[in-house]
Amino acid sequence: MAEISRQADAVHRTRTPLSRQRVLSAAVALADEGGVDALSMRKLAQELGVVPMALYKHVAHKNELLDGMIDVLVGEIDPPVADTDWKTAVRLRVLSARRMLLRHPWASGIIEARMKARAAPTPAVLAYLDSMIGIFRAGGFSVGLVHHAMHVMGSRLLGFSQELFDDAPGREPDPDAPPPEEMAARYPHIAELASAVAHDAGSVVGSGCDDQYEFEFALDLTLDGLARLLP
Amino acid sequence: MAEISRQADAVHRTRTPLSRQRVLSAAVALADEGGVDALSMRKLAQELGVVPMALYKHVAHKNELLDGMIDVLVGEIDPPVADTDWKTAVRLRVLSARRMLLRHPWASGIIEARMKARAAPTPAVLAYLDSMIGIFRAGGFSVGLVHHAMHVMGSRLLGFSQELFDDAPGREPDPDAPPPEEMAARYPHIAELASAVAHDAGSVVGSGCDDQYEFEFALDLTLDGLARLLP
DNA sequence: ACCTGAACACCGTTCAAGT
DNA sequence: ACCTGAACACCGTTCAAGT
Repeated sequence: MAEISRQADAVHRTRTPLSRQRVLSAAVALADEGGVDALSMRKLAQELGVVPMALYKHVAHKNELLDGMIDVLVGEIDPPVADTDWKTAVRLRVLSARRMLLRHPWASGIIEARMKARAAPTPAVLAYLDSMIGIFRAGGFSVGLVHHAMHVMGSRLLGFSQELFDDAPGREPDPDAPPPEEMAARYPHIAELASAVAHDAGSVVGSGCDDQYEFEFALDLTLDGLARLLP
Repeated sequence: MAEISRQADAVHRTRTPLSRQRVLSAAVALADEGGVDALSMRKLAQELGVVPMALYKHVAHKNELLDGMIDVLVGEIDPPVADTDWKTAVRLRVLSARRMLLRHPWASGIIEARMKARAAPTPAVLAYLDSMIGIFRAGGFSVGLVHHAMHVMGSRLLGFSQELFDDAPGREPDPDAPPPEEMAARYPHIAELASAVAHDAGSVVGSGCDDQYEFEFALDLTLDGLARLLP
């Protein structure tokens, strides 16, 4: 059913000419639908009712497509709120970035992949970082201190949650995983923590973690730590 | 030349029978050499002087290969130091994890990819986390507090530096990047920070960032923040 | 029963042929 | 000059044929 309407869309879109903006929007939509693995030049072209090579008129190669997508996403982050202290301004903006990231769960993957390829930040990311540095500077941070602050915040500035593992529910239990009692014997501290958190959560099924709460907890601990460095 | 000795290795290894351990070691070595992009089932088989399908006797599929590699890497992290306070113990272990990560720069990529695929942590990672939780518990953290602590530490527990972009030197300047003066006009706060850091670094060419210093700065700020939560 | 070559269904991108 | 189909060099994995 989704298949049929997508086909119709593709046929319809054949009329309107391709543009970089339309290519990027379609790429974001495609990744939103099926994850970043579902995003290939060939599938994107099909979605747009166009031959694969036609895309190369608007993006030089796939990496440039990914760059453009990142800029689209960073453009979705709210601008800084004026007339507040630095801590509130940073906090609100980071939480806005996090909402963007939750809307596009695949985004952190391509941003990190880009970073690991040692590519320079995209213009939109540079503008975002520049604005963030500006907030710290206006809040009284020296240049040296804001440098450390940017490193401390790291990818959390863009709303990354930097979990070590995803404990969200909905994971199908591994059929050949050891039984719970054996797990508890082998990893007693994890078991203690997991049972306490599960009990604590009450109605929440599966993982008892409130990811939003934990994110804000870590963010506030970090911001408070930075505030303590101010003269 | 490296090509020739690798070929000789491959021929020699044909004699000794394949084992899961040998497959994993060769995979780690291959990734160390050429990055994770250079690691394919086909190239790995060639390196081992074996037909690609022979690998599937020892790993069910590529994801299981990656899992095995992660366990090899986590096994390289030093065991916890006994007879110290929790903060020192955590600090030393995280710094050991970071040294492992610096030896294998591709490791964070596959660990994060695994996490994003919502796969359960590997046994070695579970054991590592269990041991870390144990250190916090012995240090007087309640179950609830250690839960928050694990979220706050996040992937930094494994030595991840969670930078937003890699400012290391050695990046070839983008030929169609805007000239420095235009960059400075467009991103004034980044320019101010960059010039101050570069001046500060003295002899260091390119990026003036001391990544190790910044990592420890962020780690200590986090640990101090956690210490302040203890009763 | 074990091993393995060919084949399948993809991928990003090049390039030459068609308009 | 523009557009595009076929082709190239890969990839992980299936499967049937060979020993």
